[in-house]
Amino acid sequence: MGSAFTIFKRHLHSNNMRMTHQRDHLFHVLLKSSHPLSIEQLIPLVDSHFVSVYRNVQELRKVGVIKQVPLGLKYSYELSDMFKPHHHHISCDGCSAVSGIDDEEIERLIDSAAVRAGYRPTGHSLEMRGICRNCRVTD
Amino acid sequence: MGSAFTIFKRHLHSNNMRMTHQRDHLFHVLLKSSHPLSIEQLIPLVDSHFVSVYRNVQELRKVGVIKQVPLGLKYSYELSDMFKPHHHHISCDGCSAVSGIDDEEIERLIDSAAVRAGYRPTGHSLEMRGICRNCRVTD
DNA sequence: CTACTATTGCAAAATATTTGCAATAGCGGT
DNA sequence: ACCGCTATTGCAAATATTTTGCAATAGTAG
Repeated sequence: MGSAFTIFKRHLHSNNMRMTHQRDHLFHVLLKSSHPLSIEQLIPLVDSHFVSVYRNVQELRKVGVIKQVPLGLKYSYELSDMFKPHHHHISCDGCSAVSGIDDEEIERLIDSAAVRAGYRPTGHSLEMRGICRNCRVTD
Repeated sequence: MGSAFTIFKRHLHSNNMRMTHQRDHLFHVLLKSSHPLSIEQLIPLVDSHFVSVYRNVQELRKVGVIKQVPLGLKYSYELSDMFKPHHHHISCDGCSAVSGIDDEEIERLIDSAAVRAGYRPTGHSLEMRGICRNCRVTD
């Protein structure tokens, strides 16, 4: 049936792309990660040449498997909504810990604001920053 | 009184930074621009060495004059809320035109989501994508 | 006008990303 | 299981982007 990995394979196939060891690995690293990873973080984690990491992130982005999100100072990458439910992140200014945020109402409101501006919404990215509980006490 | 430029000068002064021709120019380019600009776009617009553009964007960011926003594939820069009212952008997938979005309720909701997640909110960035009216008809 | 020092431009270093290409390895068809 | 086709890989090298060291310059306070 439709496990994330099966969907991934189907997706590659229908785009005339091959399932290589390297892509398999990249996919699973992203699948297991609780937060988006930058290219820099990805390179040592994924067992393939750094050039292939660049290339695969690009290719998989083109076919909608991977999505780019602005996290902190760097862009990072995570699996698209096809594999992980749509959500956003908040990162702590103190310790840079990242948590996921999932709020339906925000989604609705963002889309309706787009419509009011005269656009048919196709997507958005939202990054939040704050001070987490721990850093608040410690400060 | 408090024109944007006056505030800027005061801000530099209180941070022991000098008002140079280059910073003046950078500030005005950003002030006049209707949308955020990437370093790459800024370099030919601002009349100073590209190294100084990098340095000044950095420095002014540190003291809160300039803010980094994720626009499309690249990070771009605009004046902070101190100079331009807080707002977000939507860019068209077709023609990449950019419009400003200003919606109080979204702001409130984003902050309250942060609080619910256990953070004291310090900021956020929201980028939206869509198809504008023109591109819809033309398609 | 002077003295102090932040800032600039330049050259060069350090990083990050992309490209060309021969070797390899998926994958479909037998 | 093997064969042939070609997408993908690793490597080397090209490009592009960003940072750093430093001497010269130019703001600014007095």
